[in-house]
Amino acid sequence: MQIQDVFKKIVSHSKEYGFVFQSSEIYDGLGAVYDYGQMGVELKNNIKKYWWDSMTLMYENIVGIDSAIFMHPTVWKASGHVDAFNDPLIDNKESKKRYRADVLIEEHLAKIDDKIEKEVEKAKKRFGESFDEKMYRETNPRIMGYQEERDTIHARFSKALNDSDLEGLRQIIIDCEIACPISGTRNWTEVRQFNLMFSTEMGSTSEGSTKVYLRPENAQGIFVNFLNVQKTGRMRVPFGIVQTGKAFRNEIVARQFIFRMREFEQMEMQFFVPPGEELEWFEYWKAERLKWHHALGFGAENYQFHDHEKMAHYANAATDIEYRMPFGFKEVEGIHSRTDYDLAQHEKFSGKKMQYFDPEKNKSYIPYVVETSIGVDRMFLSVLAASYAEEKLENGETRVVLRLPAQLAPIKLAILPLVRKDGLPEKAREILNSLKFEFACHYDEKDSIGKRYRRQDAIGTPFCITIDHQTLEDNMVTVRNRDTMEQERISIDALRTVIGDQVDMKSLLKKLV
RNA sequence: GCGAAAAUAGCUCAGUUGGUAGAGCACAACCUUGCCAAGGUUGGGGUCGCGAGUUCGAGUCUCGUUUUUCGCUCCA
Repeated sequence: MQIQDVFKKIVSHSKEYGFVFQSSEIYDGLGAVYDYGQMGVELKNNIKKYWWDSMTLMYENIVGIDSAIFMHPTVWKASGHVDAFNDPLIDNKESKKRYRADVLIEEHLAKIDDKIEKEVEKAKKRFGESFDEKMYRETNPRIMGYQEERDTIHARFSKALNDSDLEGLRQIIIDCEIACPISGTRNWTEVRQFNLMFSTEMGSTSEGSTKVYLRPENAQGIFVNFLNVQKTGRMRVPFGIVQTGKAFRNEIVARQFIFRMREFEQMEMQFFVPPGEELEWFEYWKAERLKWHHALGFGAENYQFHDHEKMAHYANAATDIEYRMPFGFKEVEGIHSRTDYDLAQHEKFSGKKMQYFDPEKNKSYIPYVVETSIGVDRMFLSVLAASYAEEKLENGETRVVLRLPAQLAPIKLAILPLVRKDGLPEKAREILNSLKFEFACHYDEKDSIGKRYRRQDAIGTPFCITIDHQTLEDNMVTVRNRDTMEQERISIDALRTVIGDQVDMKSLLKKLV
């Protein structure tokens, strides 16, 4: 099977069985935004629970928070996000080169200035010593014309920049007949502001409102709460703060299903360490995080580290954990040694000390930070990709089965009366009512038993139990295993333990020890 | 963003040189049915992504647009 086919099948399987839908589908969808359906939300929640428990339960020095999506605008100045990517860009359709629209206009203005200077130079030569430059500039009609042109353009330019009027910028480029230096043509696209942050207004009146951003990363919510948590939780460095939540990036190109979305969810940890020890901790967390992935049992050969050569402005070491997606090895998690960049920036911009007094070292310092940041949606996609299987059966038919780790499966147990009569449905519902407090159960009495098994296979339900006439006599049911398709008869009373042991999250967490 | 391709029922797809919209699966009801997608009967569901244009007539031709996929580009 072609790899693209596999990816396509995962996408359509996701829709068909209620894992992922395109957002606002009845309105033709919204680019690169997706919704999780009735199965998807359960799987996603289970992935998050696995991660959250693995951090907050397994380490005594890691605690969680849940910070707001809106943050004070200065946070994003301090973090560098506001300035990093805020230019109006325009493309020439012929040469396919991209330019900063403001730079094109500034260059054009400079050219007009050049013309003026040339006129002045010429006049200087002509009139020699007696030349009154100031008078000449103010009276020469040609120079005055240039100056007027320049001032007009400059006024429009400043206004357009102030108003963030992109169409105005483009109109200046067209009116000035600015051509692409490479193709020489004036065939321009729209001017676009490539600000990767979404913004909105806080405050209900236009005069009193402030521009606020939807956070492009969750880390800052942890950094600004660093001292709150450290002091109220009596945390001692080294310690970590974790958080899960939505983040928003206005990606230029957002594609590949839920792999790169404009609204996405992150699971992050910021781990605070003494300066100088960050690279040891960086290695430590690389190993810990890889172990977390391996515990899912998708095969160690499907994971690799990808070290960054080009570091972000805040990092002194960075690597990705990549998973072998149907379209190649792709980043699922990033591990960064962020130095003291963020906390130092916040100290600078807020004027508040961001330091920790270390009783062992008997001194204060700004801690260094090692970050692990995993994309929930990418993780979700990798789990689907790893679990999706089309299996040839002995009778020649194929079955589609999601071999999800039982702890992550949306539905743990399907309860199926063999036939819809003779009191079997009633007995089945009785079992359902005794187990529904502990497991996510499905009850299904429609269609043949084989068909019901396949439906559960398609959503990854690890266990099906079947109630038959015998059950009414001896209180035993048939347990059918999703992966082996083998059946075993056990008593109803034993279900809780037999199944519980395998679907409970702690059985996954124990693999991490 | 540029280039290419695609869009018809919930899913997978067919639809001839332009002439009243189809199949399989799925879904609902009933019957039948003792363990791996069984059978029967009946039923619901589509202004063919959207908008213009050409035409007596457009799912089909033309243009635009939206969404998706692929390649390039971008990714603090």
